[in-house]
Amino acid sequence: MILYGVGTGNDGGSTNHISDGGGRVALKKGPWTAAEDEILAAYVRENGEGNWNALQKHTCLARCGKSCRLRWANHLRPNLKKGSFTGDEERLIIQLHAQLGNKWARMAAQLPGRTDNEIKNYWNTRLKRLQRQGLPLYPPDVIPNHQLHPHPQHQHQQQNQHQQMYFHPHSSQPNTPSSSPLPSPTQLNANPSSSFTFHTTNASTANLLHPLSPHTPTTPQTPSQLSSRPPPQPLSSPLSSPLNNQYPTLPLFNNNNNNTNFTFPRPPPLLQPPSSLLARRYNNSNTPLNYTNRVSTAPFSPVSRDSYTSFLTLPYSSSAAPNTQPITYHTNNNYSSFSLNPSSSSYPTTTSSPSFLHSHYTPNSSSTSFHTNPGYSMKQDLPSNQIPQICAFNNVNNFIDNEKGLHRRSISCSLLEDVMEEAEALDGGGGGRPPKRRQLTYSPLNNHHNNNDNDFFSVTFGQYDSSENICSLQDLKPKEGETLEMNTMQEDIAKLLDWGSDSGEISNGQSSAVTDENLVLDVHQFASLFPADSTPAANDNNDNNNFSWDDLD
DNA sequence: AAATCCCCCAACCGCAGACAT
DNA sequence: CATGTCTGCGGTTGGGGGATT
Repeated sequence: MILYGVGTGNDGGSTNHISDGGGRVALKKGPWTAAEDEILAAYVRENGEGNWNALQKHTCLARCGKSCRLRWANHLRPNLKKGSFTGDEERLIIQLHAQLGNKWARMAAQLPGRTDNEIKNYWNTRLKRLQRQGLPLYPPDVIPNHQLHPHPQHQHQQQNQHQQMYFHPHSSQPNTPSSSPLPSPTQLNANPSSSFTFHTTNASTANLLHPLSPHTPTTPQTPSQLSSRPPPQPLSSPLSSPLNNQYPTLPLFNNNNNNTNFTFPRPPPLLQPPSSLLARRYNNSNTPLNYTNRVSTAPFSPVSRDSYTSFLTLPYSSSAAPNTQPITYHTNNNYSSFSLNPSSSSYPTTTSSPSFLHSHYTPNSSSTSFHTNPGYSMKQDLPSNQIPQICAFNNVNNFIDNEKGLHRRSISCSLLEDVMEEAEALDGGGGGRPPKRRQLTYSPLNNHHNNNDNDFFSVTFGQYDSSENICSLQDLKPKEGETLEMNTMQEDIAKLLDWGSDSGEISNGQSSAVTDENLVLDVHQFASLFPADSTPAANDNNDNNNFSWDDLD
């Protein structure tokens, strides 16, 4: 028990020392006892709420009025709900927070039986969890008011209250939309669901060094618009496991026609990852790729393995039937990024590179990471009025379900290990603590449909909720207006890189370690992660249409 | 099994605004 | 207008307890 004597503390309008007929009463702090609760409850029953300071005078309760009010409001008042928030409540909180921001009391008014403090704690806990996992705070169908109607003064206030987001000085530089095929940071801020789709006409004959062509900038789009769009053509999945067809294939490529669409996700803004990840992620050593530096990006770069998470976990959607549609990632981000992560441990680097890569490549990285707004930095703590991030979960239900996480137990290849790691983080996101261990198994497989010698990676799930976790591919509905259609795969990538160059990004003047050749290698590495689907369903129409990334170079 | 780590949450503090006197 | 009270909010703290070492 802590007793505070005269003059200790200042309770805002009230004090910790209350005059009691000429004397002063030491006010107790700390946890309330049952006896205190009973005194408080009895007083309120008799006198009603309010006038909390008078309570101390009229009872033997040595608590300040503020403490009494808090105790009553948060624990003693009738009709209080106890226990965890229900799914509906969670959804409502997310939606309310999107509308109201950190107006806990107003949010509590919409949640009968719940207190503002409870909601605040829930949100802060959720915030930390999502921050730790690098997940966005809002599902795509929740567009916060302050994003729909940005208020400069409000934003300024938030900045002053240490609520700034990831803005980097560079990001304020104006972009010329016409000069860039992809949205500028400003555009992205107003674009809650941007994605860009590669449109390849003939992947096998594509040339990475194909001259760049103009692209259609992505257009702003609301989640409701997203959800109202018709699903695209089903595509086969190179991520499906030949061994286990029970899991949905990744409809990433369709080789049945010459219009192979696949959409690179624009991953959600990455919050500051846990230090354990930072140490690995930002490992600047030039040692061969291994688990500790497998995905290496520039410090503060929003591009990281999390990109893959957002990108690659989607195909494992439980509800996604095979051959549904291309992955389209709709996000609301302050940046766009595109990453190619090699799974190989040997990766040549040179000092000559296209200028458009300079500002987007991490020289010390063994991977190739490109992002359109490298100037964005990550903030340690997410601001309380978080600028919303919208990820591939197109509605709150999927979003929350995804927060609950999937259970995955084995996977192969380094990139997928990254995916797994993030997935494991998701695994622990829903109430439980994130598991700290994971088990990976490597299952090299022979793809008789594939000409190359790439091993298949088998993805198996020890515990897999096939009913509702993570958004389905059907939920990821692309929109023509927001996709970038390109002629070739290589062109797509090159153009994507070029976009970053045109988007007002700053080159640090360092020589990039990426060359066209390396880019090809990157794509090659990337391709190795997406072997052509050998499942019968994927080859029904054209058995020879397996997409081979090896054909790219 | 014990020590340690880490997460969650009740409770608190400080401040500001609204309102009543 | 000054003062006191109440309320709301952001931020923080510290203990409990589960997970991990």
